Amino acid sequence: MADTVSRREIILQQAAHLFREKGYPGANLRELARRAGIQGGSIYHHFASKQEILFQLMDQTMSDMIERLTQQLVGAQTPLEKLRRTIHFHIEYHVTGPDQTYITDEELRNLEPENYLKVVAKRDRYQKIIEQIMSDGKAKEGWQLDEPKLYTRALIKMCAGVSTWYKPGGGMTVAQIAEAYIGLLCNGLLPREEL
Amino acid sequence: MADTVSRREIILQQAAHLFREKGYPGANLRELARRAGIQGGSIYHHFASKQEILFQLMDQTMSDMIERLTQQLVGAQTPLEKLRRTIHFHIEYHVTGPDQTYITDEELRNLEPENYLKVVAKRDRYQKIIEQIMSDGKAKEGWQLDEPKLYTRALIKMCAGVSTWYKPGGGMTVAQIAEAYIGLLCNGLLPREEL
DNA sequence: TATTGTACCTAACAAACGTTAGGTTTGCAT
DNA sequence: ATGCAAACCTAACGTTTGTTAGGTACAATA
Repeated sequence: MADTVSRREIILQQAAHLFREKGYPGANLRELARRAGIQGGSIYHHFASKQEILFQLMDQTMSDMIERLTQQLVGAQTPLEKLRRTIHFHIEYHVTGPDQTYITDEELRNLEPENYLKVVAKRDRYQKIIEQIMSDGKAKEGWQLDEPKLYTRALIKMCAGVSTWYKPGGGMTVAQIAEAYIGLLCNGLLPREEL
Repeated sequence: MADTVSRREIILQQAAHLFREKGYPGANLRELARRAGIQGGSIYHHFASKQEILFQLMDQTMSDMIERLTQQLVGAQTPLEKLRRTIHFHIEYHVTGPDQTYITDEELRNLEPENYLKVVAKRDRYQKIIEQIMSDGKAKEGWQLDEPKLYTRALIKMCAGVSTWYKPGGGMTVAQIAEAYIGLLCNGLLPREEL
C-alpha cells in the first residue's frame, strides 16, 4: 500500500496550501516546487501555467462539492432533513479540506475570464441545489422566508466561515458545531414555546 | 467647498479598491499611483512602504468599526435591541465601504507579524462587543445558545458576506436585507406558533 | 540491446516588482 | 525677493517572478 498519489496531485495539494497561505499572486512556483519535492521548472511538465493549477484546483473542488452534496441528499424525505444534511455537509467539507475550499471561495478574482465563467457556473449549480431546498421548505412546510437566494447565501457564508477558525481537537467537534448551526438556522436565538 | 481630501487619503481609498480587486500581493504600486494621480515613486512621500499602506487601511477601518458600533449601541435597552442594531450596522458598514471591509476581513495573512497583532487585537475587541450581547441575551432573555463565540462568528460571517454580492439598486435595500437577517437569526426558518 | 517516452534538472530569459536617490516644482512665511 | 519645506517627478537599482529551452536519468517495450 505505497504512496500512490501522483506528483500532479501532490502539486495540487501543496498549491492549495500555499495559495491559501500567501494568496495566488503572492505564491511563487519555485516555493511550490520545493514543497512538492521537485525543481521549479519541472512543474511545467504537469501543468501548462500557474493559472492552470489554480483553475484545476477550483474546478475540481466545485465538481467534488456538487457530487458529494447530491449524494448526501439521496433519501432525504423532507426539506428539513435536506437542510440538516446540507448544513452538516457544507461545514464538514470546509473543515476537512480547508485549503481547497478557501481557494475556491476566495480566489475567483484571479481566474482568467474563460476559467472564471466555468467555475462560477459550477458554483451557481451548487447554490441552486440549496436554493431549491429553501423554496421547497417554504412551499411545503411554511418556512418563514421571502427570498430563497438571500437565505442560501447566509447559510453558505456562515457555514464556510467555520473553516477560518476551526482547529481539530479544540473543544467542539464538527458534529457539535453543525448541530448548533442547524438549531440557529431552524429555530433562531429567541426562546420558543414548547410545541 | 473644494476637494479637501488629502492625497494620502486618496491613496488609501484607491489602495483599498485595488487590493480588493487584485489582492495585496497582486496589486502594484505603479498602478496604485496612476489611479491616485501621481507617479510611482511619489507614494513614498506619503507612506514608508506598501506594507504600511495595508496596515493603515486595516487599522483605521477596525478603529472606525469599533467606534461606530459602540455609538450605535448607545441607548439600546435590551439585548434584543442591541442585537438588531448590531446586525443592521454590520451589514450596512460592509455594504457602504466594501473595499475597506473586504481588505480588513481577508488580508490579515499579508500583515507582517507586528502589524498582524495590532489589527487582530482590534478585531477581537469588536467581536467581544457582540459576544457580550449574546451572553446577555442568554442570561437575561433566555436565548438558546451555548457558546456565545460560536454564534458571534456566525453572525459576523453571514452579515459581512452581503457585501460580496450586494449591488445598489438591485431589488433589495440594505434595510430589507438587515430585517431579513434579523428575522432569521432571531426566529429561524421554521414557522412559529403565534404567541 | 536499442528505442522511446515520461519525469525530472539546469540555466537562463525578459518582464515586473518594491524601493531609493537626487532633482524639480509649488506655495507660503519672512 | 528670499528661504524653505512639502509634494511630486524621473530614472535607475537589485531582486524576484513566470516561463522556456535543452539536456539527463530511467523504466518499459520491442
